[in-house]
Amino acid sequence: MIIISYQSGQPIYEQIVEQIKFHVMKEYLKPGDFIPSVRKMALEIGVTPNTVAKAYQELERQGVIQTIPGKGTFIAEKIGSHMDKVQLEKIENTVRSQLVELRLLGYSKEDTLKLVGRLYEGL
Amino acid sequence: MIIISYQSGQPIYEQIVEQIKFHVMKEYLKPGDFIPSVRKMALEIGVTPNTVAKAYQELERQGVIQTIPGKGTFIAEKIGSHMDKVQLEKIENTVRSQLVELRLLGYSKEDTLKLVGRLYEGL
Amino acid sequence: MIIISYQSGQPIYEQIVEQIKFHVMKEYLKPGDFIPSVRKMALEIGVTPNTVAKAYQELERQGVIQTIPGKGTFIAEKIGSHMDKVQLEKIENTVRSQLVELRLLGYSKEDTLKLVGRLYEGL
Amino acid sequence: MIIISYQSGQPIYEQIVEQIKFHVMKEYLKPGDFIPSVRKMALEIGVTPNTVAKAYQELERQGVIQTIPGKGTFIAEKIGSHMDKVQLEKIENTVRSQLVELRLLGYSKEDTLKLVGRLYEGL
DNA sequence: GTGGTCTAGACCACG
DNA sequence: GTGGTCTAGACCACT
Repeated sequence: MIIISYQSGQPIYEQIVEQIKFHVMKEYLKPGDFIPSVRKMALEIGVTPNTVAKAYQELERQGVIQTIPGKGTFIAEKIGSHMDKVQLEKIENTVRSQLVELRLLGYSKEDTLKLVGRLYEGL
Repeated sequence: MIIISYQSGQPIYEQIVEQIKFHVMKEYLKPGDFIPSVRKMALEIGVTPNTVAKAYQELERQGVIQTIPGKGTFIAEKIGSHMDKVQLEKIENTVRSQLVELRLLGYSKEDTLKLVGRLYEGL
Repeated sequence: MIIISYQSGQPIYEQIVEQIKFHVMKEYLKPGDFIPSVRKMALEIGVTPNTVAKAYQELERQGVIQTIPGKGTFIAEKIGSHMDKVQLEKIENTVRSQLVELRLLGYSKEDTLKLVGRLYEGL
Repeated sequence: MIIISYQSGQPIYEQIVEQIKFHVMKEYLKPGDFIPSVRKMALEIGVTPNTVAKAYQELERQGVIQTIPGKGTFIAEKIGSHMDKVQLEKIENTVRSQLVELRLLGYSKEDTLKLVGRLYEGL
């Protein structure tokens, strides 16, 4: 179930990518599960197939899904096993910049860790 | 000292904003300190004055700097005292999506908190 | 319908902002209504797209409009619900300085209220 | 007694003009009273004489003060007697734009008149 | 000297 | 098609 927000300013294809990954993380989607075709998904969430295709492309690039031409698209078997160094750096940079914001807002290290812990619990 | 990366894809004006805020957080820049004029900064980092002006405007909108037309621009006295609810939500959303990535990579809550703690220390 | 005056000395982008807000107040523009694209508006009123973009950015910052990159720009659903304290102070200061002018011109409190009432009716 | 704010963004010379007119309105300064020379005033409030000169020039243009070369500058005898039509229009335009803002913030006519009345009392 | 505004034209990401 | 970003260069108001 994908829900698109047109207010967030976040690109639609990114929202799709994030939410599929979220479902995988929550194990609502498990390795081997099929996901809807580009056209079906596009109809469901009311966007153009182009946008969904771009999202699927990105997910495949990240190794989250696999497509077998003529059969369909499904969740990949091995996820997160390769521990991409580049990807980790990117995550760290993003988080770091948010930590700067929090510290400017007056958050101590403890405040910050408590916040992150709370967010992690809420996943 | 501002360093621009043309490879990151991040808008130049955003990089300026982030780095100035970083300097303020580290107290390399303290309230009342003047920062280089739009033209000077533009020359230093090799972009057009317009781009620097856009960064300064954003910083002023966020209350980080103040500008006196005809005189110059300096770090504001009170920063982060208002604790904007909308801003905090934005930070939380950004961090949350990174936590999803980390969990997909196999990070437990403890791993995550350790990572964030390490990043906070490194600021 | 936006009309630009090049004699008033008021920045063009501010005139656009003011007039859009006026249309919204008069309900000529209602929540959800799309407004012309940056390029179209620029052509209509004979300025560069940059100037219109600056106006739209300011309107979005104020929460009057919302923009979906690649789709267009429309009037936001909830306007003025947050009642910004800083904004109200700014309005009060501007009005106060005009009241000084009026009192110097000989306006009593009653004269002034009558004038303001007349202006409010004329909106 | 003139107090300059470097935070308001309002031009310094305008602040001087406004405050002198305020003092005249409050009758702290009465027709015939001398005001400090450009140089003296500049020293008192810590700005360049150029800025004060510009303010005095504007005040003289508006008929609020008069300068007799070699003698000094003083408050004019007849103020506000001419009721400049152009000036009144300018005031009305400024107030009108603030009324738009207030109405967008949800102010009814009564709310607005109460606010203006309160501001008038506070003069 | 300073910042603020505007023009003219370009490239890119998104849908 | 849309908006977002950037460059190059100009003019103006303020100090």
